Parts: sequence; C-alpha cells; structure tokens
Amino acid sequence: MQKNLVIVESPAKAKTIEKFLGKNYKVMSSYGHIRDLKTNEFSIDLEHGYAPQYVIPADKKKLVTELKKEAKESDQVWLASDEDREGEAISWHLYEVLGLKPENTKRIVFHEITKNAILHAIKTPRNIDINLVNAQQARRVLDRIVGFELSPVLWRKVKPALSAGRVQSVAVRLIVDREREINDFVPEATYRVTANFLLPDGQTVLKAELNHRLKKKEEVYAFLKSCENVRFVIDDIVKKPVRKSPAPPFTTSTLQQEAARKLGYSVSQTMMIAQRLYESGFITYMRTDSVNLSDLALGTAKEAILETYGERYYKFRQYHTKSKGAQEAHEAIRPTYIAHEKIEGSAQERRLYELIRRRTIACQMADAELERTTISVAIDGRKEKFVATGEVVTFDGFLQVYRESYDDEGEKEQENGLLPPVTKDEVLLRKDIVATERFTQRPPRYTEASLVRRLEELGIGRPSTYAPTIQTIQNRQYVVKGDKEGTERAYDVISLEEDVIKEIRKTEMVGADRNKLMPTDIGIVVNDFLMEYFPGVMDYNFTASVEKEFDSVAEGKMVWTDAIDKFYKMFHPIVEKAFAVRTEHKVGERELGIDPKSGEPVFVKIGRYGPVAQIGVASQDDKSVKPRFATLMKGQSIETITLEEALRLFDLPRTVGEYNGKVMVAAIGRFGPFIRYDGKFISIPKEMSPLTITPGEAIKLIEEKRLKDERRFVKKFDEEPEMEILNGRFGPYIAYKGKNYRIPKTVVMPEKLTLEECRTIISGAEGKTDSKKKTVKKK
DNA sequence: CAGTGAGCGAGCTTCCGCTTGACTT
Repeated sequence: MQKNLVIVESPAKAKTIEKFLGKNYKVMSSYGHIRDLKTNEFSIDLEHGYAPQYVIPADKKKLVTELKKEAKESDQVWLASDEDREGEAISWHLYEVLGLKPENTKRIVFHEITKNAILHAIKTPRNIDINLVNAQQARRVLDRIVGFELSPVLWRKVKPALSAGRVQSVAVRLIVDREREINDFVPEATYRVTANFLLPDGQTVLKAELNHRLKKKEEVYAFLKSCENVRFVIDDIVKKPVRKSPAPPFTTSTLQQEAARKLGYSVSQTMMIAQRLYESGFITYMRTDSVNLSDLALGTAKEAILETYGERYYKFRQYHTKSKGAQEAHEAIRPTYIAHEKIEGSAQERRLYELIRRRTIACQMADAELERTTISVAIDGRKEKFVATGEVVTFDGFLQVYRESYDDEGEKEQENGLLPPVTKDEVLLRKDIVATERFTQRPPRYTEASLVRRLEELGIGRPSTYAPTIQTIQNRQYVVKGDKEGTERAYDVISLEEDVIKEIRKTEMVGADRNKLMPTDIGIVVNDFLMEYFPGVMDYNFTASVEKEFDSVAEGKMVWTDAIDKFYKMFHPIVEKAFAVRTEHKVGERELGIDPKSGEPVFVKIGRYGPVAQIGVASQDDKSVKPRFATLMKGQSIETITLEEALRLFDLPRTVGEYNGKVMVAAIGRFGPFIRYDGKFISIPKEMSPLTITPGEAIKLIEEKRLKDERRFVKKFDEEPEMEILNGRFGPYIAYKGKNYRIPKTVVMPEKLTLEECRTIISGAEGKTDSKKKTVKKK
C-alpha cells in the first residue's frame, strides 16, 4: 500500500533508486517502450493524418497489467524515464496506457543516480512535453514509412526478404563506397630518403630523413650522386615543448572502438559484457552519447588520483558533448565506484572494467609533457635538408594510466625517442643514404567499430542501435566480415654506401586485411538500386536534415504530421515509380555472352539464394524449357565474373575419378566446395578448387579425413553413453547431451579422464554463461 | 568454436529505438 509509484526505464536503475526513496515509494521499470506500431503491418493510417496504430506487444502485456494495478493503488505516479525524445514518448505512452490522471501524475527527470539528484527531481516536477513526444512520433512514423515502403520494392526487384531503412541502407552505402574507392585507388610511388650519419665521436649514429620525397628514379640517382663528396653539417637544433591531453570519458561508440582495438572484442560482445557490468552495479549505463561526468564522479576521481599519483597528476576537466542532438540523458560510461580498482567477474568483464576505469581516471589527469627535438642537417650545395625528430616524455601525466589507440597504428613510421647530443655546425660523416620506394596507401576498409564511429559522426543511429545495425546488415548478407589476401608488390631500394650506388628490388605484401567489412554482390546491387531511385534517403545528410525537422517539432514550431506529409508527398511517388518500372531482367543482372554449346545466353544475377549464373531463359509458352543454374563460388562476383568462368561453374558436380572402386565427385554445397566419396563429405580447402582438383589431391584429402575420423573418438563411458571425449578442430573436448565442454589445459592426457572428472568439468563450465549459437534455419 | 553438405516460377519477408526477457505439464 505505497503512496507513490515511480516508473523508470531500466530495472537496474529502479533497484538503486528504490534504496534512496524510502518506504513511501515503490519503483518499477517499464523495460523501455511499452507500446509500438504493430510489427507485421504498416500501422499508419494514411487517410487520417498519419495516425499511428499502437499496440502493446505480447511480451509486455503482463508488465502493463502489473503497472496498471500498482498505479491504481498509488496516490501519486512519477514518470521518470530519460529526458530525451524517446524517454518523453515512453512517459506519454505510460500515461495513456495506464489511464493516469493529470492531477496525480508528475513527470520528473534526473541526470545522475544519487540521492540528492533524485530528491531534487521530486521537488521540481513538470508536465509531459507533448512537443517532444510528437517529435518522437514523427521519427517513428518516418522510419516505418521508409522501411516498409522500400523493403517490398527490393523483394520485387532484387530478392525476397531483403530490407532497407534510414540507418541500415546508409551503413551499407558507406561500405560499398569505400570498396569502390579501394578498387579505383591508384597508388603513387615516391622515394623516401633516409640517411645514417656518424657523429664526430665516430660511434654514435644519427638517423635522419630528407625533408622532401623524390618522384623519379633519375632524381634519386642525381641526388645520391650529388651526395657523394659533400659535407654534412648540423644546421639547426630546435627544442619545443609539446603537450598531450587525455581523451574524454567513454560513450557507447568510443567504448566500442577502444574495446575492439585494445581487447579485440566485437561491438556486440562489448555491449553484452558492459550490460553485465551495469547489472552488477559496477558501471553506469552503457548506452549513452554523453561525455558528462557527475560531480560525484569528478570528486571521487580526484580523490583517487591525489591518493595514488599526487597533486601534480591531477587536473580538473569538464567535457561537453559536441553532437548537437545529444540530450545528456545519461552520464558518460564510468565505474560507479571509481575507488574500486578491481571487480569480481569473468576475465572479459574484469578487462573491460579496467579499461573503463583507466579511461575515467585519465580524463581527470594532467597533460603529458613532451619535448620534441628537431635536428636538421644541411647538405653542402643543396637546399634540401635531412631532418631527425625525437620525442621524449618529460612528464607522463595521464599517460601513466591510459594511452588511446588508433586504427592505423603500425602503418605510421616509427618515431625516434631520444636523439643523440649534437651541436650546431658540427660536421657529420655520411655512413649511408638509402632511397626506398614508398606508395600512397589505399583507404582502409571499415571494421565494425570504425563503421560505428563514422555513423556517429554522421549522426546516424543511436547508442542502442549501433550493435544491432551491424548485425542486421550482416544478417541480410549485404556485408560480410572477413579476410582479404594481400598481393605482392615490388619496390626499389637505391642506396649510396661508401662511393657505390646500388639498386636492388625487394617485394612486400600489401592490401591484406583481417576481420574487415566488405560488401557482397547482394549489398552492391541493392545499394546501386537504392542510389538510383532514392538518392535522397541514401544521402549521408538525410538523417541530419530530418533531425532538423524533428527539432522544429520538439520546439513547437512545426506540427509533426506536416513534417511527415511533406516527406511522404515527395517519397511515395518515387516508390510507385520504382515499382512500375518494367524490367525484363532482375536488377543488377548482367549478360555475359552466348554459351557455345547450346547457343543460349549466359547471365549472372542475384537469385533467390544469392548470386547465380544462368544459361537460357524460361519460356512463357513451353513450360518444359527450363534454364540451368549454377551458384557462384566464394570470391567470385557478378560484377567481375567472365563468360568462361561462369561456364565452368556448370561443370559441377564433376566426377574427379575413382578410388578403391568408388567414384569421387567434386561439388559446391552450403558450406563451400566438397568432395563426395563413399557417402561422406570432405571439405575442399580454399587453396584448391573443385573445378581443378586432381584425383591425387582428392585421395589425399579423403585419407586425411579418414585418419582424423579415426582419431575423433578418444573415450566412451559404458555407464554413461551420452558422455564422450572427442578430438575436434581445437583439440580434445567433452561432448555431453548435445553440448560441448572444453577440457582445461592442465589435463595432459584426456584419455585418462574418469567419468567423475568429466562431470566436474561440466558442472564447472555450467556456472558460466555459454553463448548459444543459433544454427542456420532449415527448410 | 568442436560439423554441416540446395535450391532458383509465387507460402514469407521489412523499419528504428527504448529495454531485458526465461515456461508449464
């Protein structure tokens, strides 16, 4: 029989707040939105001013009934969802659905979860801001219109079950555009000239680089020639102090980036681990775009720094969120108790916590101070100079705790540390001068985290959607995360040593990539199609420009349905037009030529299940005339495949030969190329092709597989037939009731494990969370 | 993480933002 009911968005938050408010307050959570448009219908009434048709999702019904009951029994209901557009809408939906009355409903907001902040909020309630709510409705309705009108166009023109949307389609475009930039990239070569000089002591070496790059080989020869018999003199020594400041505290996006670079976590992994830290009360909320720190956090960070590092290392800093739309609904991501150096939890949780803690502390620490020394060496008779730069940390400051990582690390030239002591006009002895051919770098492919950074820069997507968006574009097979083989490239090294000029040719590997996002054929075709018909929605500034409209709505300067009407009147006719375009062929289809055997045309296109080659066309009249199909191989693209390559695909399945009286057949299946032999399937490694594999190679694969299968069974238990010890790709493991368990490294001889020991291993593993992977849906 | 193994003429599909679910017989 409480007097007051407070409703917040997150249950973890509810738990903490309840402690501050005492007996007269009950705090409950709405678990985000409690109402939304129907999931499988358009749900916007175009005839009646774009009226949204909201429903309570099935999994929220129980919760809503409970909230209703509690609200009825309370004298006063406090709607305490976040202070941003979505939060305001959540409060409004609660108000409507729970049937609340104005006289006993109050809207409150607080920016940090402390007793003071909450008590202050209770003292200063306000009403629901209907303009802000309407801005959210406009956002929601626009996204539904874009998504549910574009997707069906793709089903018709490209492939069933595809999707398009304001956020995901632009994310795909970024990746497609980048891949094209990479394809079109022409590296330019220049010569980078470095020299090693001996100081007068005859021992110390000074390494310096020429202050400009040479373009042509003839220039290099001329330059080296001119260096043969000249004096090199220390021309200038400049020392300059440099300061470096710490990075701001973490937001969702920067946390995702740093966790990827420093800990190797994927974007969704980071979010799952952070969620657990949040629920355990170790960190503040993990979905935020704010870099703001509460006074409490600033104070405790100061204490921790003063205690551990001393006054010299402390500096008060306040960060402000730059992005315009940011509402500062939450704080930055930080430890709840900064004094806690370590936490209990899995190794992953501890590492992420430590990262967050270090970043938070570092941002309240003093600048690092460095001294940068630049030494220039004059060449008699030339105006170019050799330059050596070195940086020495004179005061480490925040660097003692945290060093930010960058994506292009390792590509940068190594910087010198301390330079040897030299004096002006000192004459140096030339050891050698080396000119190395260097090439300009192609733009980098996106990683999950760098894509998030780019989306955030463009103001597209929100902290809660970065990870799901990246999942969606991979689920739709617009984009794959994968590796790319590098190619070999030759470069010249021309050197002057003693009085001899020598030229040698070396090779290096370039362009190799690991775990990067690359567009698929489907992604490219869909992107190009959308770019042709819907350039407005695909524009990188589309979100920014509609956000401006939503802002006007939020400020009460515009009626939300007018904003939608303006957009719809422009957008819908284009959808109609895109539908109406009669195409003989599928979007993205390409005719390669004529099959010499049948005289029929050969096409490549996006088929029902992905890229496919086709010989002949279906006949309208004669149903028996059927085209033939063959799936493209991994690495082949409908953009680049040739007629010959396409025709070869129709050689599969192909009889490779016989072995022990049974045939070996090569083909491509769901998981790539394989050999079928004696009712078994053996994968063909990617160095070989099913088109060219020889009987000898196939037999070798079959024998290897046979050997592996024999070694697969390590041990069985008669008393427990479901318990088995097996050899897998990653060594021995225990299989039990459809689940697999790792055998600890401390076990040297797995075959000696007893049933009891196996059980202990399993019960030990059960305690931890095991990420269950969903198998590909069949049928 | 731990083994899988097609098809291409009609059944269904889809958006973006909030938030964490977890059962009865």
